[in-house]
Amino acid sequence: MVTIVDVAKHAGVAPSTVSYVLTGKRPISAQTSVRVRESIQSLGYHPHAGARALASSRTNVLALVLPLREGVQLPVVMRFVTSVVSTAREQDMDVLLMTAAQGADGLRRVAGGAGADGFLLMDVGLDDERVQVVRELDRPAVLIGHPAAAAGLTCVDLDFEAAGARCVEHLAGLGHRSIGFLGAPGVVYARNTGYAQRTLAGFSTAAMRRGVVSTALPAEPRYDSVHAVVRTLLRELPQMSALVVHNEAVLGWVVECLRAEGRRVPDDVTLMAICPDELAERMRLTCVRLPADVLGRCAVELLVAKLNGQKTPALTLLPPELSSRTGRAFPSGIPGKLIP
Amino acid sequence: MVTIVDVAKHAGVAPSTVSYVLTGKRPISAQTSVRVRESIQSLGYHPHAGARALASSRTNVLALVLPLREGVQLPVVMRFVTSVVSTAREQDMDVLLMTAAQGADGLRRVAGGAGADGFLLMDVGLDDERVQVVRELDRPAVLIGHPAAAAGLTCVDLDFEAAGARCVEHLAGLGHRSIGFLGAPGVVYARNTGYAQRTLAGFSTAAMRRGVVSTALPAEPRYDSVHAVVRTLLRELPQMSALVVHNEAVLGWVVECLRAEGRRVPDDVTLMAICPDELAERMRLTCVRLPADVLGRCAVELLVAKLNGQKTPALTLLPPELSSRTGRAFPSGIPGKLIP
DNA sequence: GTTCATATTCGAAGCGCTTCGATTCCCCTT
DNA sequence: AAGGGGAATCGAAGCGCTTCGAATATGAAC
Repeated sequence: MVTIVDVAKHAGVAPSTVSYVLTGKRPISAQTSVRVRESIQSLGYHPHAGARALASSRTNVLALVLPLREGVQLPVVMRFVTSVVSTAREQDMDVLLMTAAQGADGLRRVAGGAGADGFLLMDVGLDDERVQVVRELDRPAVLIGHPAAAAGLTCVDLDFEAAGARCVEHLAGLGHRSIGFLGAPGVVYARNTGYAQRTLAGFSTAAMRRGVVSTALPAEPRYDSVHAVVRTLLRELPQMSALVVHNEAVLGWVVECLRAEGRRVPDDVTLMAICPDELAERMRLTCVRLPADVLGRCAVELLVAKLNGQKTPALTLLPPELSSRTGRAFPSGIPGKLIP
Repeated sequence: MVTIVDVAKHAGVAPSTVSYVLTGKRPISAQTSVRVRESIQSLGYHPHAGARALASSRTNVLALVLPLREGVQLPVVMRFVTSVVSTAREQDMDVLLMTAAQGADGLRRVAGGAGADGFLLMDVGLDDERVQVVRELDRPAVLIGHPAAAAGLTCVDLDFEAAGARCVEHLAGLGHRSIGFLGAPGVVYARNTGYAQRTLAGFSTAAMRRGVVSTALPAEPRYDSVHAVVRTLLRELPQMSALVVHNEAVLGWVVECLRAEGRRVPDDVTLMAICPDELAERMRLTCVRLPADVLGRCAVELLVAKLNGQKTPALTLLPPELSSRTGRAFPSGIPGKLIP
């Protein structure tokens, strides 16, 4: 193995000088710097991560804790993960993968054993148990999603409440007076999942404010469930002229179910979704974007800022963006491949 | 931070004794062992990963390299990943996440910098560039999927050729004489992806051997593409009584497209798939299982064996398993949530 | 009581890197 | 010409752990 001492000898300098060239923590003359870099190149030197961590108490690793449980939207998770990995590399960090199943002990082990400098917790619920653990850990953490009380934490999330409201504003602006809402599976609401409840709250409040008639129902990821929900919506809202879908998995079925009930999209019912833009693009649907990649980048950057001792806001909410599309929706389509 | 010296003092022993209790590399008397463990507990000691790596030149980390590109089956990847993480933890290892995008330099950096003890490369193609890199790296690696020449490597894969053949055997056994094959998107075949080509080869060879008429076509993940492929298949094979689908993303559409062409499933056409069992279960379809979790476990165990200096077979092929289901298929259904 | 194997445990030397006073060198000022 | 002030570099200590030869304790054997 090539060590920093080998490089130092090869370049005719002290090991500490090589270290300073690499870290930039002290000024090194341009010529020395060049010479050292050449030695590094020609010897194929790579600093030993463990030794570095030991000496500097910085691992340059961030731990990403994924929730791999029922109801997670795989395409969203994957976009998020790739975004996290590539942003982390830009900051010269690596990513340690953990699952929520590893639990509090896992977090304590990694934090205590200097396995990572900080944590990224995905899909945090309203009353998430992990929040308590994070608070007592001495490592910085960034949460994606946010609990009811975000004080003292650092959370990033799409402003789902605004997203729900945005849908109503958009549709009301087009003249719709009776709007349905087809939401996530029941279990997601029962689990006290922040994003689902907030979206619904934003939707309902905005509907009330605009004097729009509305009804909201959860839908399971089965064709018959979706069909039943659509039928119920049409019964409750006979004048329903628009439908907001906040459930990626069943988006493709909704068009068919509406059609099966004699409503054409968009002629009879205007459909819009809260989902990743690629999915909406494929379905040719207007949507409020679910910006997983922006969230990932944002989360890593906040974590790095915290690692550098900067103060970060307790809650960063990304404003919802509307992505407009006109024309005829596809008859169906849940893409299984969202990663380009 | 609690160090091994603190634990040693608390337990009234030498630091080395604590180390031996933890690693089991030398015999320690039962009573001493108990006393040390109690001290570890009460002090909340976690060994410093970097220090350990430095002293022992073992990181207890495995690097998982994921291909996050077009055409990957997200649910399969996710099941694989969770399986890898949990199996790794059983072996007291952590998982470093890398993407194929980090390329050869990324591998060299992590290997050279002692960031991981070994590598797990997922979705290896027939003529994968990464194979060369792995060969010149001094760290052990396990490949999921296998290149044309596996000599000198350690590969794990489902026996896709046997899987393709198995479908034909099953259907021919039921009396079918004319069988269609609806495959992955064209780009997957063009990319020289091993599993797709092998499945097709196994299918075709078996069809020939059994004297079954067959036609195979790729399908893009769009409804209209699937519809077109189904129409073409029915034109080429007017007597087609069975269809094998090796394309998770469009499985849900196939039933509808067949119906749109006047064929009922399973009355007129027997449908079967090569896909994860959960998906087939949801669709109520017979399938040859895609055992992502078994692959993940197997890959980690092989890697650990290599790390311990054991010899491993160049190629481990999992035999395909048939999962039989009878009855009526669902009219549609691409589940967005495969993680239970 | 002494000796010798056996079973445990100790102690010190590093692993490769960062860090921080100390040192050198050079140029500018008085 | 002597002194002072920076800029660049050096040298050594130490991060927390493993490892290996050495030391100690415990019994058994004589």
